[in-house]
Amino acid sequence: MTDAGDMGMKSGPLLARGEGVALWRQITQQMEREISGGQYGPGARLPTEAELAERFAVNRHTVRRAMEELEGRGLVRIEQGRGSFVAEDVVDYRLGPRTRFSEIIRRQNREPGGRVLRIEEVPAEATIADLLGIRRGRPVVVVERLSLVDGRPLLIGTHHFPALRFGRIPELLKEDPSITAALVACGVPDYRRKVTRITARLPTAEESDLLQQSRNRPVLVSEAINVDPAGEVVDVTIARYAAGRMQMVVES
Amino acid sequence: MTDAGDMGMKSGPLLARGEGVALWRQITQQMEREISGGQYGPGARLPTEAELAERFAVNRHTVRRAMEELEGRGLVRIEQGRGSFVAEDVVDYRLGPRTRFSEIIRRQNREPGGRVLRIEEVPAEATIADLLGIRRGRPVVVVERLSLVDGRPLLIGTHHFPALRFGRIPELLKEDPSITAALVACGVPDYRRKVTRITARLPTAEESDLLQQSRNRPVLVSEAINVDPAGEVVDVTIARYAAGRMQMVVES
DNA sequence: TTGCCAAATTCATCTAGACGACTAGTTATC
DNA sequence: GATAACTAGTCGTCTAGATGAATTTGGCAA
Repeated sequence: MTDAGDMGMKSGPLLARGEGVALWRQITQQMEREISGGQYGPGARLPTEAELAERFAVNRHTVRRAMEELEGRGLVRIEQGRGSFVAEDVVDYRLGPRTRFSEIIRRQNREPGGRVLRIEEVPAEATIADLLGIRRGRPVVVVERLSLVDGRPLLIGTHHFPALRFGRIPELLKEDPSITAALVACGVPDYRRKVTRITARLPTAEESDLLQQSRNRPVLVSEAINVDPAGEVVDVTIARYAAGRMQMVVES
Repeated sequence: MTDAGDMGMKSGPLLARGEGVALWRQITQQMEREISGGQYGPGARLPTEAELAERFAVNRHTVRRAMEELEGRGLVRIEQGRGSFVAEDVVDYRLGPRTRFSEIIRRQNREPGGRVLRIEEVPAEATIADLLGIRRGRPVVVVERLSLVDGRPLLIGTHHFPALRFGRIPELLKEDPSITAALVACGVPDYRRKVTRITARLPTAEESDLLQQSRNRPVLVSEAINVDPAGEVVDVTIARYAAGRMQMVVES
C-alpha cells in the first residue's frame, strides 16, 4: 500500500524478486491496475513488449507471459506486427426458447451475417445420436456455419439433423441459407430450444482462426437441443462463441 | 522435410519443420489424437515433458507450450511435481429460476460444501449499484463464498445485498451459513433468479488458486439478479465457475 | 496520385541452459 | 515405530539469443 508516489514518470514499479510471486504475475497486476485505472482508455495502444521489458527490467519473454495472461482474461488484445491494445465491446446474446441468431443481433442494431462452412451427411457419432434420440450410425445431416456481427465472427454453429426426416436440408440451404426457412420446408413450422448446456474452454487452432480470436481467449461452448411443437427433437446444435465478444443472457 | 520412414514404434511422428505450422501446434494435434484415440484412458498419466521433448525431438519449452494448450482446452490436467494426466468428470449445473447450489449438487448425489471468504459492507460500485437499482455509493453487504463439491472447489460466488434492507445479513450468516435462511430472517421467504449473464475468461491468480484450477482453464462467469416474490431486487451475485469441472444447463 | 518494393517495427516461435518449487519415496535418526 | 532429512523426479519460472511472420512506413517509379 505504501507505493511510492509516482510523480511524473512511470519509472520504477520495481518488481519484488525472489519473494514467491512470479515476476510475470507482478507485471500482470501492475498492467491491470494501470488499465482499469484508466491509464489507457479502451482501444488504446499499450507499450511494446520491448518497452515494457525495459521498463520492468526483465526479459521480453517475461513480459510476454504477462501479456498473454491479460489477453486471456479479456483485458487486452494482442496483434502480431501491430502491438497490444486495451480490449472493448461485447454483444448480449439472449438465450431463450426462441433463439434465432439474426433476430438477436438485429435487435441490438447490429448487422448479422454468416457463411456456410460445411454441409454433409455422415453416420451419427455416439454423443449426437443419443441426444437426437436415434441409433448410432444412422445418417445425420451436419451443417456448420460461421455467424458474423458487423462483419466480425461471433460463433461457429454445428447443426445435426436426423437425415431420415431432414435429408432435403442440404439442397434447401443452397437456395436459401436460412435454417429456419429450410425447416419450414421440411414441415417444421416452428421449433424451440429445449435445453442448453454451456461450458468453456480454450479454442482449437481452427476455432481461434475462424473466430479471429486469440488462442488465449476462451470459447463459450453451448450444446442445444431444439424440438418442434410436438416435442420431437429437430436438431442438436453445438455452438462455439468468441467469449471476448459476447455475453450470454438467460432469463428465467 | 524428406521425412524418414518411422520404422516400428511410435518413434517418429516427425514434425514438419518450417512449413508454416508451429511445432507446438503439431505436438498438440498429435497428443490430441492419441488421447481421444484411447491411447491413454481418462486419468492416465502422460509421459513427462522431458520424455515428450525427446520423442518429438524438440526443446522442453516447445512441449510445454503444447501441453498448456491441451490443458486449456480441457483435455489434460497438469500438476507440478507430479506429472500430466488425461482429464475427466464434470458436474451438471442447472440454471433456473430456483437455483440453489446445495440442492443442485445433492440431486446429483454429490456432497456440497463451502466456506465464507469475506463478509463486509462497502459503498456500491457503479455496475453493482445499477443492477441493484440503488444509488452509487450506497452501502451494500458483500458476501463472498467458495462452494465445493465432494471437497473440490466448484465456484466462487460474490453476493451483493443492499445494506439498507439486508444490513443484518453478516450477523445472521455467523449463526447459519445458509444465505437462503438469512434472507428468510430478513423477510424474504423466497427469491428467484430473474436474469443471468454468462461469459468466460481466464481466471485471475486468486481465482485459479481458490478454484484449484490451472491458469489455462477458463472460468465461466455468471452475473445473476435475484428478486423476491414482489419482483424487488434482493441481490446481485457474480459467480465464477471452474469450467473444467462443470457444465451449465439451461432449460427453456 | 497510385502502385509497389524495401526497410523497420513488432509480435511469434524455437532453442539452450539454469535454478526454483513441489511431490513422493528412501534413509537416517531418535 | 515415528519422524526428520535427504534425494530423485517433475513441473514452473526466468534469462538470452536467433529467426520467422505480419504489419506499417517511407520512398521511388509510373
